[in-house]
Amino acid sequence: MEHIKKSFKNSRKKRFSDDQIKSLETTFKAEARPELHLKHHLASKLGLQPRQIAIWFQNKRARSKSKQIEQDYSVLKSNYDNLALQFEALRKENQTLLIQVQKLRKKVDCEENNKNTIELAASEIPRLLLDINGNELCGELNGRVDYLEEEADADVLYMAQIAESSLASPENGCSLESCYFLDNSGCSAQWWDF
DNA sequence: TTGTGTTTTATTGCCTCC
DNA sequence: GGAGGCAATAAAACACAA
Repeated sequence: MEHIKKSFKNSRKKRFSDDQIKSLETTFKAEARPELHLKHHLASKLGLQPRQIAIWFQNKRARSKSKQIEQDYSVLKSNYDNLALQFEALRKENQTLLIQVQKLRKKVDCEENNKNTIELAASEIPRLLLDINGNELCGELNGRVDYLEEEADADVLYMAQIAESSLASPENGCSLESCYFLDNSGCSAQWWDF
């Protein structure tokens, strides 16, 4: 610290005049790193020491650099904020579309289920009607029961496969809860209602 | 007027280049 | 090795609210 005190002991710091600053600023705009001869020229012109001119340009470059960093930061932040807004809007839109897809999928599956049930029941009716023997009717009914049990097993197997694939790749957009076979509340007609 | 924060001038030490 | 640039810092000068 002693050397610093010594440096300032005999020289009071004095701010440059407006004209000096103006001239320095003008030169800086044209040349941020002036040659030695230009520094000497400026020094004699402004009544300053060449060392003072050199220091002024050094400090000016430092100020200019930090100002530029602030501006760059401001631009980057603005860009980031805009992107964040866009991202949030797209995320919400994506969520809405996913919900729509799930509803439509549920509706389609329900209609297919109804169609299959109707076709199955329709194919059973002629044989049941033609069979007027009590025992054979029971045989037909037993066969029907066997068929429905097999179909139920197949459904369970299918559900397991879907659930497995859903868990393996949850990004496919069909969560376990949203899959139709676990939620038939939207399906008004069942095969046993037929 | 005074305390406090900001700006400006100046120094120091380190690094790179010739 | 000397010259010059840069980062970090000191300290004077200045601005301003209370």
